[in-house]
Amino acid sequence: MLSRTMIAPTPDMRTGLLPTLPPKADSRFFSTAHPGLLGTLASYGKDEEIYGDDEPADYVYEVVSGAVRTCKLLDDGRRQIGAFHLPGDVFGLESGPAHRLTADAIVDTTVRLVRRRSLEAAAQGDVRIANALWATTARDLRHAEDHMLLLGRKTAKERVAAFLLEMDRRLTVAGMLDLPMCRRDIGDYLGLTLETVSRVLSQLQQEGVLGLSGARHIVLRNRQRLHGMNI
Amino acid sequence: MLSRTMIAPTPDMRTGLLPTLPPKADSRFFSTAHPGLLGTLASYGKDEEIYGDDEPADYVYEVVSGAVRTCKLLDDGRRQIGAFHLPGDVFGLESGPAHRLTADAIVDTTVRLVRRRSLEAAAQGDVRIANALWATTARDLRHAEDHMLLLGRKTAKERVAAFLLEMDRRLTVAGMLDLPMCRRDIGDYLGLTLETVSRVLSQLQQEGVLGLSGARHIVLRNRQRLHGMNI
DNA sequence: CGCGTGGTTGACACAGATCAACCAGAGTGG
DNA sequence: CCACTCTGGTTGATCTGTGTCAACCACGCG
Repeated sequence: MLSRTMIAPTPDMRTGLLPTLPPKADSRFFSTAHPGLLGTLASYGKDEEIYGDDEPADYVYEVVSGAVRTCKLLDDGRRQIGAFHLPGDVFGLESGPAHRLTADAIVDTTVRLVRRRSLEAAAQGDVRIANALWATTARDLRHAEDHMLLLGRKTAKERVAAFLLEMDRRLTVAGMLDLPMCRRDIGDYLGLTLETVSRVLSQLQQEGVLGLSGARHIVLRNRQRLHGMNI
Repeated sequence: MLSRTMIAPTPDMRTGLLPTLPPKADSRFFSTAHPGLLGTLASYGKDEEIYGDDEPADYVYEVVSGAVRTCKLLDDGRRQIGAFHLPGDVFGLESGPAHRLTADAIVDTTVRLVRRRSLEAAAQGDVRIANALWATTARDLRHAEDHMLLLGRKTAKERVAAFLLEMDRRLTVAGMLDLPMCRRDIGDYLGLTLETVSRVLSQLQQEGVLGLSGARHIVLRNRQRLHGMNI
């Protein structure tokens, strides 16, 4: 797993393909707040696996640049993406011994990784760190709960609207939405086929809700209408 | 919320409508291991709300007898049940300030409740308790991740098979499966309609995989076939 | 320039939803 | 003890949203 390009941690490595967001509240225990836990940088190419399902969960990751998907796979190829991880996001933190999903890079990606043992050791002495670990898992759980509602009960249009609003919140810069993932990834995230995703996006463009300039370059023109679809 | 029947905690209150399972690993911090946190018993009638979405999450609950569903509701009535909670299960534990789902009793139910503040205070002094809190949230997350795959990518038959195996694991006594929930609840858990659930169960009965004696009384006759359907 | 990957669009199929009728068992009250 | 009712469950007929299959398009790259 660690046969990756290792890069010495330099402060300005954070600038990458995607804009760097301000660090999330629950990634504060990572790097910044605790210099002793600075971690190592590693880079992965497009579609490269970062860790696999059932592998020992010895490291915790933070996206520095690029984008990561975590997913479950059935042997006949069906896939469910649980979450997309963008710069600033922490992923791969487990309470148990092994990872429950596979993580791979969607585009060329740099991550900062920290031994989980170090974090847990730090948590022994500092309740705030223990709390941050818990809060990180709790945030993932909240996302999963929202996503279960989407997958179980929402229509294709509602799902795509929810996706657009989520990505808008997380990676819009200057009114622009630059998606790192392909239509298949979006479909596997939303429990749809890539064709349905494409059709709904075209329909939303027709309706003037968004503008497409190149498949991955989206401008939201009417967030209110999108919020209306999102229920 | 606490205008419920309060019962003094007596040791043998644990025996109820449903058989009591051995306590789960991550409910150990509850009651048994820490006598100071014994908690209060409360009872709720069928379909009574235990707590609502967005209410302050001041208490943590353990099912003593009965069964609880936690769900999200859209204003047009669509509902997604995130989990069923059976005797021995802990639910309602949040890391943030408010509950993210609504909890209500499926049948007449008794729960033991503990102030969350007490648990967090105990966690300050005892790392094992802090770990148990984290592990509880992590277990919920694992369940949600598995359920996202089910909701996003599995067929009706696969979903029902998964449901039967889950319930079999959690509440079969003497080869018998006594479901506390109605077909609509099962549908809202699996992202299906109650009619589809009913049809699939009938089909499985036809195929000899299970026996139905009364809609809620199920005997699994071929777990291997069910596991095959579950992928 | 040709090729390959990713995206769009169309025609059609089908799993599961919807609508509706009917059925079974548990209370309830005469 | 039997009608009556009510809730929950089953089954059938039909509809529809999304999947499937296939053709085509557009851009980027060697």
